[in-house]
Amino acid sequence: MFVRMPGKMTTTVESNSSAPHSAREKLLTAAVELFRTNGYDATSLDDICRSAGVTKGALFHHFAGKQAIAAACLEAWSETMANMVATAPFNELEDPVERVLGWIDFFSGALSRPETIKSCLAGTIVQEVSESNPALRDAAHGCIANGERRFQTLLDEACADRERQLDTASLARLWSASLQGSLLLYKATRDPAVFADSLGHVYRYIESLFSE
Amino acid sequence: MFVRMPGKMTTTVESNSSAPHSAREKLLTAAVELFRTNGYDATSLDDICRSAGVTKGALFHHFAGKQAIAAACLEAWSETMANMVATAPFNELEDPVERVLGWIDFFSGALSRPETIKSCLAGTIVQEVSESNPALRDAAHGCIANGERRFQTLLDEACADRERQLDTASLARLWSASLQGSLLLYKATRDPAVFADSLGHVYRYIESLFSE
DNA sequence: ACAAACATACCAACTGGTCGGTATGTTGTC
DNA sequence: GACAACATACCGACCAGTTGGTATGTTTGT
Repeated sequence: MFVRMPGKMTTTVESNSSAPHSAREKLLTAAVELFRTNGYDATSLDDICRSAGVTKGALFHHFAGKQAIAAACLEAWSETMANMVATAPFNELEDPVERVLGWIDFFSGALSRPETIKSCLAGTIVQEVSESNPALRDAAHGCIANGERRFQTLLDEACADRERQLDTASLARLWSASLQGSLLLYKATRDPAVFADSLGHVYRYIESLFSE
Repeated sequence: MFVRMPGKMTTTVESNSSAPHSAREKLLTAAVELFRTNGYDATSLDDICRSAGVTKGALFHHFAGKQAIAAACLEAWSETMANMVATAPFNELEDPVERVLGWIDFFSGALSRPETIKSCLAGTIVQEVSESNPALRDAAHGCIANGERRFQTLLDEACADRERQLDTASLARLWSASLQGSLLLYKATRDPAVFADSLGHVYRYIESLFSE
């Protein structure tokens, strides 16, 4: 009895709408926060279930295992980030260079607010599983690459507008590295000033590349 | 069969070198490498003992527990790094600004070599234990702060020479963040080019602050 | 129209293995 | 024979994953 059904299984992407507060949603929300704050290894499935207010049975009904729920979290995280920058005010700016600088300000400002959880799910996970779990590593890498691509698009538009030829790919990497590095430094120092410090220099550097 | 430490040893905390191949040294060496590559949680004490070729009894004879051996690793790591930059060729440069740029080149070059393990013990550990283990977090923070201070000294000398007034503390933080961020990006991408990419921009930014 | 057959969503209890740590034994040296 | 420097064997806690079950739909043959 209770045959695990073959065939369809709805193939993941029912992400939007459907049940508002199903166990699945509650598990994802809880898992994202726990993974972000405590890391992958240090977060047990029991922790997630307790925080979500459901049981292990529910978790294993919706996800194949720990890796699977982490992968789902990463996908949700990527969407959350995409949505966040898509609706951010800097998009309204007309000048493409201002939009680039506005992007940096947006993140710098958000991370300086006390209530913001200062952790990137992808960065947190990838450091732990880089050697041990290629599937999760690639999923986290995808998240980061998505963010880089979005910023690079802004940079390309600014280059086109100012008729500059910049290596926008490596600049986007500088952005990613500085952001992830700032988050790591925050975890060491607990000093929110790291964001304004480091990202401020990146701001002025990129600004200088478009001025002169 | 096994040559025991000659005579002295005695006074417990003899962190420095030269001791042939005592179990303590072997444990530290093995632990540093395992923690760097696999992280804190994912490295078990059995892993360390197996890699060092000793037993758990030896480990608990020399260290009070996992946190203690990790703390000892961090102290050893800080010394290793200090020694590494102290003996690096860029110190011979006469121009203080060249020495600053030489520091960046030194790290960028070292990390671009294939045989280098692309991981900072302090950065790896601090991300995992930031919320759960304040003692280890502070120890790792100390490592990072030491590196920052050393770089800031170089920056201060360059400022004095060129009669510039720069916020060298925040510049040192930019360096730390970019380095740690690059290491994290490498763990995601496995692309050694991240170092030349990101650190190259930091190089040119700092260079520009001293030129003009 | 209706019930058998099946599918979905969840739950509580358990299992097998791992891990940090301990208790105790053995060996070489002063 | 006291002590440092190990080794061996083991324990309790925890954790990912399993098992077997309940309750509520949803489809389908007649």
